Amino acid sequence: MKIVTWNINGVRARIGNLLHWLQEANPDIVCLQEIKTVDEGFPRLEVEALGYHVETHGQKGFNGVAILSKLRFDEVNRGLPGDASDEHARFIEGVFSTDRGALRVVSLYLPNGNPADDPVKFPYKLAWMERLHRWAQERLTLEEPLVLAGDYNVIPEPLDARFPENWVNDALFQPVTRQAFRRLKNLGFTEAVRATTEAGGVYTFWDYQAGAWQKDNGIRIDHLLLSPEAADRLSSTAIDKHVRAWEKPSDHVPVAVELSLAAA
DNA sequence: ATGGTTGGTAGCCAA
Repeated sequence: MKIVTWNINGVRARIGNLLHWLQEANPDIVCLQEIKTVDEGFPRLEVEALGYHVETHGQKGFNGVAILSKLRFDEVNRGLPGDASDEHARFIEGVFSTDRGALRVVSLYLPNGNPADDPVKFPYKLAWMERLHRWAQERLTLEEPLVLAGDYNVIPEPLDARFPENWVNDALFQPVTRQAFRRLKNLGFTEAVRATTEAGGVYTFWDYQAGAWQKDNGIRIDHLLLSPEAADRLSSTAIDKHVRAWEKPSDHVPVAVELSLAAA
């Protein structure tokens, strides 16, 4: 079972890349972020034609997440609980049947939070992380395979940036941001790429600006957190870096895990 | 220190 997360930065602008990549990578479940469209604007027919079920949590103009799956959805939940006034579309959960029972997969787009001294944006990021922490704590009691995949907008450690000194004033690398991510992990999750890759120099995002891609000035901010029951089945991870060199690329690339699970 | 680019939208905002 191949599960992939990809911040696609506008699914309508990226539909050609998405279809090409789906055929090349042949994933079972895809978590997309920043689809930047309402549900009705998602290019659903083209994706369904490749054999995928599509569930979205869209929003006009920005944010928006989706899950594409070859497996039928048994259940779909939209929105992160804990703040009824939060209208950002950043969270969708799908439940699937496998040979090991239920599999839960979340596509999440954690708030960016910049600028880090903003009185609204940064506290919103930290509050969202606290809500995610509470939600994850509750889900872990189910003792099921669970994959929390998405754009976390968190650089976990200095080795996750080519030039960490450039990020010390950024919301993605604040000590309190990194601590919140660590606390989430410490509930019992395995961060899949870090668990399978000791080395630094592994990135998932390169800014469009200032030739960041050409200089390999990247950061690793797209992560998959695995519950113990999912981590038990982890066989490999991969980052589809070559997609960043395509025409009209997203600034993020797909990040994949292979789990020893089969559709039921 | 600043500026650099892209998507969505029709202003600039978000990143």
